[in-house]
Amino acid sequence: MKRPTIHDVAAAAGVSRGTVSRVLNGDRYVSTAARLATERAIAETGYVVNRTARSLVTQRSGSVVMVLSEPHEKIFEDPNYSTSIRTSIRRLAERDLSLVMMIAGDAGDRDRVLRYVKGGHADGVLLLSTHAGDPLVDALHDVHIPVVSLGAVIGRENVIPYAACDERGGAQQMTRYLVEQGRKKIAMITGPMDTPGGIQRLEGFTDVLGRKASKKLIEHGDWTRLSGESAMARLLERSPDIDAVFAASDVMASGALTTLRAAGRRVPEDVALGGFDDSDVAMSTHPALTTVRQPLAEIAERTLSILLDLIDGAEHVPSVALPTQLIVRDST
Amino acid sequence: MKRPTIHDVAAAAGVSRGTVSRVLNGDRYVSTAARLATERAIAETGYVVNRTARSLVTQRSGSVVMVLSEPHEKIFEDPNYSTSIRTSIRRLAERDLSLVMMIAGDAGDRDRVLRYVKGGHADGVLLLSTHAGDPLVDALHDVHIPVVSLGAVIGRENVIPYAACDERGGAQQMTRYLVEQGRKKIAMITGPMDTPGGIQRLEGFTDVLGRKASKKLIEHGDWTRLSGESAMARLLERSPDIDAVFAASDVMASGALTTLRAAGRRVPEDVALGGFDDSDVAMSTHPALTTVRQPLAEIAERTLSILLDLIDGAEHVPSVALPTQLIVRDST
DNA sequence: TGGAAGTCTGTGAACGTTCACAGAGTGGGA
DNA sequence: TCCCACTCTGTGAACGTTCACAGACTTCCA
Repeated sequence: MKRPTIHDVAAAAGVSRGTVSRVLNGDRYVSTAARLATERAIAETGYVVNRTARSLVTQRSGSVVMVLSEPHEKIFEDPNYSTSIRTSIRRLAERDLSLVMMIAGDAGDRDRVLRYVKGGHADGVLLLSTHAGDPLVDALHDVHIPVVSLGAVIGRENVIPYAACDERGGAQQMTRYLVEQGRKKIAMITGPMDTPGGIQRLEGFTDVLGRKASKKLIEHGDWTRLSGESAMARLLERSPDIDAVFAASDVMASGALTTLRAAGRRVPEDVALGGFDDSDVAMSTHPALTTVRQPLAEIAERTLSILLDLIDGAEHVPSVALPTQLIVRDST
Repeated sequence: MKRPTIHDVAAAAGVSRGTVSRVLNGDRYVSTAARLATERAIAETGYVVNRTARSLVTQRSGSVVMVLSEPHEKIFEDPNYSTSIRTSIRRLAERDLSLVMMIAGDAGDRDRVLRYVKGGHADGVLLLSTHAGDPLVDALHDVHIPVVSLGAVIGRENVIPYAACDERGGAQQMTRYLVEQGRKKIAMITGPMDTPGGIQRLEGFTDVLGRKASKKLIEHGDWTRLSGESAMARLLERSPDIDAVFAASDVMASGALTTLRAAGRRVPEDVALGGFDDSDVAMSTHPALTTVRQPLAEIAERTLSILLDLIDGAEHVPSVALPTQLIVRDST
């Protein structure tokens, strides 16, 4: 009942262990006769290579670890997660690499990740929604293992390559659009200021508005619905004559919408409302949200391409920022 | 620059390889002196055990694979994914097991999963949103490895243990509630009929309505927003006097809401609308959705408990169905 | 015809652990 | 006092691969 090993295959094929190994790894210098016999023996015995044994000698683990940041578990909204994970699995599988998931929440978690990677159990690391100042980032970088991030790592843009959307440009698109619609008093609800989406979407906003962007019209949220609601309330209280709001995420926009409605403001007649992400909620609110779409699938693809290049030995792979698209619906 | 091995630690501690191994694995029969010296040497050298080498001899992989079903990628809505994955990582990490993600979409994918598991690279399998008739389920079961599913596997309820919410009971709660509210013509939008949520939520619906539940008032969706929209349109066309709709998911309910609004129906005045899941969208629609909450986190917890018990050698672990909770909001 | 270059094969060693075993030392009860 | 049981330690073998090397055989050109 034991699993067949390379020896069993060799015996069945009438060749040596070495030849079977060569066939397995597609090496040159194997006669067709030997190759055929081996392939047949593999099929007959139902042999499947033991990666563990292989890893032990090759010193490559055959897997990549994806590190999920915990504290801001809402940062990457769920659709992003799903897309990123699926894309990662796909791309890695093509190369016979497997994806191991880990969480980096408290110090214990970080320690576990570091031990894992230092133990040589990963050929590369994929960072997801890492927040500014996370000590794990530098620690991983010191291990000299390929590390890439899905979305920039604030403060480490030049050391950890990444793929992301053009956060700043996207925010500019939305802001410019609101201005063009004739809105005069445009407020913004930002994301947390230790995330790229938080910082750069605000930058895009102020880029367009210049000094007209008064600090009074900016409130910070934490990506959650609830934070959108309360940020909107603060804005209304301070400046009741707001006629447009740009929320840094659709989810926060949906929260803002609730507050606006409760305050008797009509959207879009009294107040225009813009979101970001083009996630599912953008379609489920009423009115449907005008928003900025980011090419999630492609971002994930590019992130993986970078990682694979690094694993293949590339020295420096440039980061990429993909263009966003303004999606106009009924809320503006 | 090489990673320290158990030999290096042994040398540094002045003990033998065997003793270090015993310390590492918490075996009995290690003198305190030896233990202390070893622990110190481990700290000094920065040693971390090589799981690959360990796996090779112990024949245990130290990892569990989570299999995501692809075709119905919308089945388990995203919040579920995120919660399940996080909970899984957590629970496994406590036992020093790692989580490997795989996709089971086409035959090639399934083959890869099977090869991986047959190769002895997983100590257990965690199935997510597997649909009825998936050949992988039986194939995995034949490998004689612990397999558990998050949510029942239709047709294999007695062979693959699972944790889920009480789908049927939850649907009964909602239906009964709509009846109590005085609604006379209650329609249902179901999920796909090869998923537990699709089948059992419909069962709960007909349980309560009995013969009053005419087939004319039942339409099938595929969990997506769009399918909710079109199912609602078909229902309205067939029975314009509907005064309540129970959608098997919040997302489909949100689609139904769009259609109702377009048709000039007021919610809840003309038509009451109920959802299922209590996901994020339930709060972002207007009016906010009355829905059935399922205890996602606990479902994930219980699923993992079952898996860990099986890995520990338990023969049969019973499946569990956790109670749901009716959440009344503004749509009814 | 000789030998260099190229093709193909088998074998020993290594990767870093755990496990089983054997042996040494200690203490206590008959 | 002797022996048995218990505690502790070190060592060889094994897990299933890949890699480097050595050797055999073929081909082709000078």
